[in-house]
Amino acid sequence: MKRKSKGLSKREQLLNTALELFARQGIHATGIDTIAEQSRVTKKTLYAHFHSKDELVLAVLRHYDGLARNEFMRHVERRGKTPQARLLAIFDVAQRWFQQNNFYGCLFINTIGEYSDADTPIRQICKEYKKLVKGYIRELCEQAGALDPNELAEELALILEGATVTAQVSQNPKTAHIAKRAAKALIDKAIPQTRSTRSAHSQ
Amino acid sequence: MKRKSKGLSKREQLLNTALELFARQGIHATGIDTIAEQSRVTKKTLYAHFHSKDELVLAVLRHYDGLARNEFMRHVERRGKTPQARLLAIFDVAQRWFQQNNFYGCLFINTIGEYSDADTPIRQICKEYKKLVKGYIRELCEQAGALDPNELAEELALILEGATVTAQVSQNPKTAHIAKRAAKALIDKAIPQTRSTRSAHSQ
DNA sequence: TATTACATATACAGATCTGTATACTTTCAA
DNA sequence: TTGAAAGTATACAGATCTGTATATGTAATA
Repeated sequence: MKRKSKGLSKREQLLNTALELFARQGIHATGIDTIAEQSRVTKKTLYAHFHSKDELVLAVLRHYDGLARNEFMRHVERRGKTPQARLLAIFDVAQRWFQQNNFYGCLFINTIGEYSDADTPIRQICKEYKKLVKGYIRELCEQAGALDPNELAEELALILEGATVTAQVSQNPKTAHIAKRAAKALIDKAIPQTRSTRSAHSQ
Repeated sequence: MKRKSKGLSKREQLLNTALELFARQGIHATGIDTIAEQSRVTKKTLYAHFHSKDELVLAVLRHYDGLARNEFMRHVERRGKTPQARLLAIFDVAQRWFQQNNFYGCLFINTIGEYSDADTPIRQICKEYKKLVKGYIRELCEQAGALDPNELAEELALILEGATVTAQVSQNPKTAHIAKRAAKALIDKAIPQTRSTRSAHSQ
């Protein structure tokens, strides 16, 4: 056992601190010293775990990738019981996210804004994350019986993205509401209606 | 006359260079020295025009704000002749933007990712820009006869945002196509149909 | 108990960053 | 032609950044 108090290894402490700081301040604006101090760890230890800042950045992104996707899907699945309900629940989950006081937009989006080089692995992780989220949405669309699941998933993923960015800029969580409204319209249009949804689809 | 070759004042040269570098690399990653060198201007001259980096950043954002909004509206109005056509033309204009080789996403979004402080003037400029764009879209929605112009404008602005971010991440301009498709569905739903649009709105 | 792995404290090298200072040159208008 | 405005070239101050080095302390294991 090499755990200390709070049950967090040095490595996890560093990842959490770095995640918090990167998300709030951006990556270039966050120094290694600050991360080490705030993690109550020396720079030596930090560099023992991560050989460079770039490596730390990559580790943080991968760490957050798992964390975020997992939690996102978990909440969606708890909040909606049918696939179609889950597609809408996405935006309720988003709203709760936007309301958190440590919401600074999507880390991956913000990171890509700082790294425009097309072939940096940092970009690829961000790209991959978005792809996986869209894949999850597409699964839900398939299960919900959408005529063209991929098309609907593309649209919904795009709306989620727009809601996130708009919430970040406006600092107004009601953005999620707008997104949900738009999503509902598109879902109703894309899924052959049984009695499941109560939308104003005359006839 | 204090113009030099190419008809650009030192100030304009600096603003253009800084804009290009900020957009490509991000703000924190771009040094004053680089901006000065690339503008073929000494640091002394730079600081004679802008008293600090923050001031330069603000000037660049304001400069780009005018430039971008103006060009955006100009293209939309040239490409679409009726208000409703213009609402769709937004996404054609966006597509052309995404295809440019110096497209690095929305400068304002990227900038907000680097400045999370709620009350920094930098944030306010970004926020204001988005508000003005949405205002323009709302005007078009009103002219197009939308039942609830504000609601439709919120949705379309959100979709545009989502398309921009998604194009930035995926580096695939077809995102604009997805956005246009979603927008069309929402527009058709929000505007009482005359014979103007040829959508598959059975009866 | 001795070893090994991991951590600390602290200092430093070398680069880069923002911003200023000094001294010289060009431009143009009164 | 003279004088002010604006620009150049260059150096530097002081802070901060990434990354390394040295020497010491601690905790569990063999």
